[in-house]
Formats: sequence, structure tokens, C-alpha cells
Amino acid sequence: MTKQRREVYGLLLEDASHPTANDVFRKVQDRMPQISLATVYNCLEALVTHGLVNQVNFDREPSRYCANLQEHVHFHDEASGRIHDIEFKDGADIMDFLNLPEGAEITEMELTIRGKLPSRD
Amino acid sequence: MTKQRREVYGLLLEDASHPTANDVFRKVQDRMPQISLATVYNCLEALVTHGLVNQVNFDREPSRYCANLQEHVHFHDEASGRIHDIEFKDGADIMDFLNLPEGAEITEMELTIRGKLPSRD
DNA sequence: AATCTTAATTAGAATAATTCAAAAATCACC
DNA sequence: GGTGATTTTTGAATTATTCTAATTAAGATT
Repeated sequence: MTKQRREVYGLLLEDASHPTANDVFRKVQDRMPQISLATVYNCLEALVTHGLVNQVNFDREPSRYCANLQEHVHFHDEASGRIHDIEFKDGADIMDFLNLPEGAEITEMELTIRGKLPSRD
Repeated sequence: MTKQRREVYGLLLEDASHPTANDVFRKVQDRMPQISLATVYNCLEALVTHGLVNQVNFDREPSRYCANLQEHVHFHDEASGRIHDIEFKDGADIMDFLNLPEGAEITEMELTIRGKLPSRD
């Protein structure tokens, strides 16, 4: 854990907006003006490979990063453009939904939903 | 529907391997040597926007295209590198699995699974 | 404290998928 | 068959990300 990694990680812990590498770069620059974009990419990669952070890909958009390690689904609100974390219901198992061939093993799964959230007035 | 679009579409109907734009380009070239990669991209885009073809994104890999319009899930077999289409069980509704806020509307969803399929000997 | 070793950061160039722009070709319709 | 609109082509541009080489920093060792 270097200064830079701690800074990037700290930012992700506070900021649940699923920022891109560039977003992270701009925000971290406030506190470490000399940091480079490549370092931000390196830090994010290190955090991801060490399992502290998840990399989230949506369509062909730039990757986003989030420090919410609990298993969850991403909901892209079309109105606001924001991404929300949605949890599974208790006891829900995706295997129950799918016609998976006998003996298939799931390593990892990613579910992304696009839609509209009710506007809260 | 132009010659090129028909060719690209025909290929996708026959080829369920979820080819990338480049794969499509190389294969279509056999029958239309003068076609350009940009045209393949244009054709794919046209087919996608007209709803004949789905664009599938997995992590940061190149987009893949498939003409299977039935709602399905993509299973990335880590052993073979191949992508398989998996269908939902009858009557399965993803809404039943998720703690979605009241009133949320789903426009579109994409589920991708990484894992191992049993090797068939 | 000085030095050695290793790993991380930096800056900038390189890469790869995709998109864009302009000119040429093709198509649909009169 | 001509005309206007749309596509294709070619090649250049863009953008996110990765790579490279050089520098710097961080510990460990004397």
C-alpha cells in the first residue's frame, strides 16, 4: 500500500458514484497534484487484483470502479445517468433461473440493468 | 438492406460463435473481397439499431455480435474461451431476485457469466 | 546515516477498437 | 435513364488503456 494507492482507495470508499479512472484521477489530483493518470490506472489495477475494488464495465463505456465488495447488480438509471447498486434478495440463487448444463461451475457473474428509477420528489 | 448488410447478417445467422467485428470482417471478405472494416462496423451498427442483431460486450474485450434474438445469458467458458447462450428457465423473472426500489422499470438487462462447462468426452 | 534493492511512479509514446470525414459508388424512385 | 439520398470506401482521428524507460521512493542492511 503506497500513498497513491491509499489515496485512490480512500476516494473509492467515500465515493459510491462508480467513477471512471479519469474521474478518480481528477479528484485525487486535488490532494496529490503530481499524480499521473498512469499511476491511477496502476493503483486501480492493483486494488482490483487484490480484491479490494471491483471493476465495472458497461457496454463500451470507460471502466468504472467501486469499493462495494458485497455481491450486487448495477442499475443504470437512464434519467440521471447514475449507477445504483442493487442487492439480491435473501436466498436468491441465480442458478435457479437458468438452464445451465449439468455440472457447469460459475466463477463470476455480472448483471447490469438499464432502466428508469422512480423520480423521488 | 444492402448487399453488404445482407452478407453480414447472413453470416451472423449461420455463425453462433459470437464473432467480433474483425472476425466478421475476415469471414465476409471471402465472399466480398473489397469490403472494408468500416463497412462491417456500419452494417453491424445498422443491424443492431434495427433490432436484428445484438451487440454483446464482455469486460473490455472487443464487442461481439449475435443474431440470436431470444432473451438469453452469455456464459464464457474459461476452458475453451467460447461463449455459450444460456436460456432462462420457464417463468423465471429476474425481478423476483432483486431488491429493486418500488416502481423501477427495466428497459434492458445483460447478464454475463464466467465459469467452466463440464468437458464432454 | 549511507547504501543497496526492489517496487512504484511518472511522462510520454504506443496500441487497439472504434468512429469520423470526404469522396466515390450505389440505390430507390420519379 | 436521371436525380437525390444513402452507403461504401479509404484513410485519418479519437479515446481508453497499456507499455516503456527513466526516475523516484521505500524499506532493509550494513
